Amino acid sequence: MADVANRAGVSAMTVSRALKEGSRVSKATREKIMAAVNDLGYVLDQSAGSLSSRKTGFVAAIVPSINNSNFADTARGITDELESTGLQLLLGYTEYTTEKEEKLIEAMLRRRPEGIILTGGAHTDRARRMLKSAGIPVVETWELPAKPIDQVVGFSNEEAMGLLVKTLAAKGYRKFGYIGGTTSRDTRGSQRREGFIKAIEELGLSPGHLVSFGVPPISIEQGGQAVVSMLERWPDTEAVLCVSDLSAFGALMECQRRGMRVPEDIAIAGFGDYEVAAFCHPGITTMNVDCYGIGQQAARRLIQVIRGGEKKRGQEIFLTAYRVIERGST
Amino acid sequence: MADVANRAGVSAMTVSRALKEGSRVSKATREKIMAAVNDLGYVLDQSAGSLSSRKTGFVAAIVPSINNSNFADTARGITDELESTGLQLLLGYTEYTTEKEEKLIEAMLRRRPEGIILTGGAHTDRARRMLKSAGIPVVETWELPAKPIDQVVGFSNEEAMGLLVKTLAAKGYRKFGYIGGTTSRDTRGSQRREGFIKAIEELGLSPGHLVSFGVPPISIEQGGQAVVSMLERWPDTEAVLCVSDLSAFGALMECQRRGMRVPEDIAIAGFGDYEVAAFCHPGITTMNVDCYGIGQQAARRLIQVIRGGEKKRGQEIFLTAYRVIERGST
DNA sequence: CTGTTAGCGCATTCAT
DNA sequence: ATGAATGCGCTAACAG
Repeated sequence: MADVANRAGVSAMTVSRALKEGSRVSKATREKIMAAVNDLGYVLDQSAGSLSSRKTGFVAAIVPSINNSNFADTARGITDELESTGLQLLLGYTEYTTEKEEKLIEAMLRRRPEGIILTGGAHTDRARRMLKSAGIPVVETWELPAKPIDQVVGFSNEEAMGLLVKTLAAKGYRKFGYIGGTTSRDTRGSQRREGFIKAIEELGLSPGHLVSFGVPPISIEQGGQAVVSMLERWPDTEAVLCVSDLSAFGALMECQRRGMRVPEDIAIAGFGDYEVAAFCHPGITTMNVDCYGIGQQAARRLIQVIRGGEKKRGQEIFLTAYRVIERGST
Repeated sequence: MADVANRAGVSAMTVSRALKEGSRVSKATREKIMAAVNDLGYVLDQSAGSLSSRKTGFVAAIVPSINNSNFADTARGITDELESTGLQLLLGYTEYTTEKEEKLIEAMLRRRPEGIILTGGAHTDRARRMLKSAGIPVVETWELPAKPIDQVVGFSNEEAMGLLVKTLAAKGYRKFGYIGGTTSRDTRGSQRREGFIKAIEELGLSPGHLVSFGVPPISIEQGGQAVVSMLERWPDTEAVLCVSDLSAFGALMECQRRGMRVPEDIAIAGFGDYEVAAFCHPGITTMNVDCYGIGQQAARRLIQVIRGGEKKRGQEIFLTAYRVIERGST
């Protein structure tokens, strides 16, 4: 920066100002400075700047998996919302474990983010402590944690899955099955499973058939394997609900491969409204979730606190929309 | 950090050393320090540290889209490879435009990454200049740029698509069609298209039918629309190759919906070996690309230069593997 | 093994 | 509108 200042014949301070929009520098000097910046190919060193200004311009976000279009959409929502503010996203993924999350949180806090967005409400105790002492706004997303840390942007996975069950029950299905992962690692998955069980109870139906399958992410292949287990143990199952559209798609393909008609022989529903669910044949009935909006809202809430200087705020909860999308598979 | 030093009864420097593994601090002092760190919930401020040490611990990576499992895999490969080194990934996506890439590069260079990974070889002039003056190792991935900036980890999309065409020709197909996006924005897409055209020529077949469709990412829905255009204009097409498995899947579903048999009435092939291609029915013949390995290798090459202090290196090119996966759709 | 001194490259604050 | 002094929180380099 000193080089630029020399070349432009001004002080470093003036260069600093010229490079920061919104500060008063005369047009002539600014032009001289910009020319020098261009000639030298100078790029501001933000790590130095943030040390001085005590604002890093970072926002951290942690998702379970980057290779999942639902969470990728959330990440997009965050980035897009941050873009206009000059905040930059530090993205990490936990592979669905709180241990990895804890490590990630620590690594990110070392970068002094001005806010942090988490997925879900399951965190290690140490992670909670670190977040608390970091003194930055925290947004938990994608579910409604029992003990929120700070703000929440999400929806009840339990209720959403319950709604899906009831929608299918209204169409006449009675014998339900559920395909999902093991419960401990994927809290959203287990909430959906709970929602399934409760809805069946409320409807006064005989208990649903549950097939737990592997650790998340439950993918297409596992969905196919799971539906096979389901049909072997409970051949009379009328409708299978899956923890996500990927497993639902796997189940659908496997059933068709075995010559079963969907939905006549067996109905299949998913969760998440992935693109594949809309265009496979038949289309998969699913629960649409506002993934992108979750990211947008989460970022927006952080920005309010960070840039707006908003001080007092309780543990606000922002509910995001979900809705059943009925397609040919049910 | 001063607080920690006080509490432990040592100097700040000793705390700094204790927090950095690989430095010699007596076991007793280290324990005292760790206790103080724990009590105070202290987390190292890496932005300050990196200013002093002139090492930020950042690596930047820029991909076209985060919501694409191929690039998500590459990002995973990078992160996983970086993990053990303590380097942290700054990830950005361009939405397939060099303008957005230029902005991203500038934003990332402000963070002083120690290396940068790009997708493809198409960059604006300013981006090239900025990268050059940044003085950090650059790895271009996913293709073989005509004018590499520095290192390259990728493969020839042209050759790969050519190989796919020849594989199908060997099975007896003669009248080929190609579905892809407009050429300017997605260089890998246009290289694949070129590879298609050249292979057809080399085989001495009549020119392939080309349907260009929209801007990337060409998705499932557009694949379905494109195959409709194809069949309307050239109903005699025997085999359709698609720029990616997503469009191939869309085409497959659309054909089936129209009562066509795949591959008997029309053969369909994709590119990228997405999970959906393996589990739909019939499975989609495709080109498997080592997405994860591209990320791994790219990161590995950066690490060699960054940590190994390796100085002189030319414009090395590291070729990654690809192979045809034949499935039921052809 | 530990402490001291200095400075990383900026922005804040106060001058002019 | 511009400049000068100061310090952000840490680590490199050297001393002990």
